[in-house]
Amino acid sequence: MPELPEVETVARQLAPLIESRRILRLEIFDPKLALDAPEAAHGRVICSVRRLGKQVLMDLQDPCGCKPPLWLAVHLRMTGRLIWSTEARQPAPAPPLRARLRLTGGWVLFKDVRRFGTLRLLASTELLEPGGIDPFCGDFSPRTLAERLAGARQPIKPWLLRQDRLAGLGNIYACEALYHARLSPHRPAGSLSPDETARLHRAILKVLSMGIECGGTTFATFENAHGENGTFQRKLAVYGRAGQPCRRCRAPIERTTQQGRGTFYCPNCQSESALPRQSESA
DNA sequence: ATTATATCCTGATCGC
DNA sequence: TGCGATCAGGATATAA
Repeated sequence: MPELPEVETVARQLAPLIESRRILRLEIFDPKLALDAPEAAHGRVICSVRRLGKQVLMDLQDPCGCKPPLWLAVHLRMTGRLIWSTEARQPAPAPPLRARLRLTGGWVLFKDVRRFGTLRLLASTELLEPGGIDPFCGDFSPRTLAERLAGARQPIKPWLLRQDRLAGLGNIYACEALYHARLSPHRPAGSLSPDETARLHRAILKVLSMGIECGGTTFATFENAHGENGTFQRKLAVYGRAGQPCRRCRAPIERTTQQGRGTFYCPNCQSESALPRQSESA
């Protein structure tokens, strides 16, 4: 399930592979993608590939410089993958292939089994982030985190999933961040002390950085631009480890449900009220 | 205003 | 062995 580190991994891999290549054709096979005019991308050059929030963003420039700006924004959602291929003969399009970008010297395949992903051509990137701070691109500090948390009565775990507050965390990294910050997922978001807010800020950057270093988490279906898996799943402290011993205190990890999403946590290390007793360790 | 729930979608897994 | 029910979750629309 691509979250910020998975999307960052894909963008970093794609960038050197496709930057400066020209788009010969953008083929849409799944009508659910509903692009108005995919041919607007034809002839343009991909001059940059980067991540914004959980989306992959490509800057498509007109080589003549006379056409207006155009961006290709891909959101992988649950099962989306962007795969680089140089196979001379591409197979006939069939699910899960939803779209294909034919470039000079290769193809970018958009595969997406569950078809939740989106692919859009945009004249501007302004509307991509609905107000959420990107932990690496935006003004993310203990102070700005505290400002956003203020007044929220929602439990902190579902709060972390809100992309209009913080862009990039999904279910896995939200659970992991709360574990490393030693905070109960049930705590009201607005109830965190300055020290707890600072711990959470630090933990968010830590788990996301670790995820990027590992090339993402492959829990179910994530694959990078080469069709390979990430390795962060080996370092998960709580996610998917219900019943297994906490790596810090050996208490069994618990699983509960918040807003229909699984939440994994250590009931001892992340107790509702207790002050943290042990030092943080990997 | 904030927060909760239903929805989208398909493959993997579960229980009988 | 097979088959229907359930689960998984990012984001949006809708409800409360």
